[in-house]
Amino acid sequence: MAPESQAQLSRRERQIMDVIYRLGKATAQEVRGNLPDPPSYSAVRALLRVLEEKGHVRHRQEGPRYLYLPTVARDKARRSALKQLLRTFFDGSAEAAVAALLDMSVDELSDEELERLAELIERTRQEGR
Amino acid sequence: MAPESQAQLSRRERQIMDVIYRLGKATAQEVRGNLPDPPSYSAVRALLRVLEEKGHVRHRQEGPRYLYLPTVARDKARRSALKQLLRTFFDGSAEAAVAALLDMSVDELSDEELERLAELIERTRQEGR
DNA sequence: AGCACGCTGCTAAAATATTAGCAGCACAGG
DNA sequence: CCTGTGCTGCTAATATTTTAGCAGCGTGCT
Repeated sequence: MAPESQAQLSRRERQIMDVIYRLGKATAQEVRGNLPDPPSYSAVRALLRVLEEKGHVRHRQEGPRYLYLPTVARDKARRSALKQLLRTFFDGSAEAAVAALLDMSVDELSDEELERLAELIERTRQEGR
Repeated sequence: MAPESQAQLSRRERQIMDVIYRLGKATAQEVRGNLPDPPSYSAVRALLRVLEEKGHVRHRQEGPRYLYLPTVARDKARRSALKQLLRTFFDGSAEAAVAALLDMSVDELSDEELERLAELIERTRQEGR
């Protein structure tokens, strides 16, 4: 079963998915440790089972415990998250979003990063023809 | 009461907030009309009332009905949404996020937009010194 | 006036999500 | 061997979300 509309997640489920995407993979304990306002261990396991039923994660036996992985590859998930964000906050405009990103991370972006971005844009312009 | 951690929203509440941010402002009917899998009108109003209690929206009397507005300005909300997205999907790297944005909207970005972005980056690099 | 309409507030039921706690199983150490 | 530890699966209670439905209020129309 595929993780269809993906927006059906409850609050906790979403938090858990965020952790899993952030870490790439995680055990129940790790998930719990990365959860805001951590619930009981038991609760986390229950939620992970539900998420697995719903098809958002799968697990591998890793030694004595389960290792949970997202079923949807990170970059697919990224993509739809970005799309959603664009629609909600930027009227669908990628340009506006990029501008906001640059603006909010001026101090964090190194000169090399900016350099690379400039190149990237240049390349994108070429393709656009 | 301020919309503190902001991540406390339930599924429906989040959907509603998305609509309100997208539209900027909306009546209960409009919210309902923009909701996926629209619930009853009554349900929407109940949720709006809750969101107002929690401090996420406020309302104005607009003629005979209520017009709901977000309490947190769109660009503040944007910012935290972006931050969250960056953390979850891009290891906090704005560069990676911009790259993904460009990549996923190559065909939609006009040459002028790309032009503007190039300039924007150039300007950012100046400031960075 | 009397009525229909579209809105609001509210409350209580139904559906879901969230949690705790018990039982079993495997493994490592005394 | 026992025993403690750390996992798992499960079930049942609790809390929260989500819903429908009723009552009231104002406006405009006949």
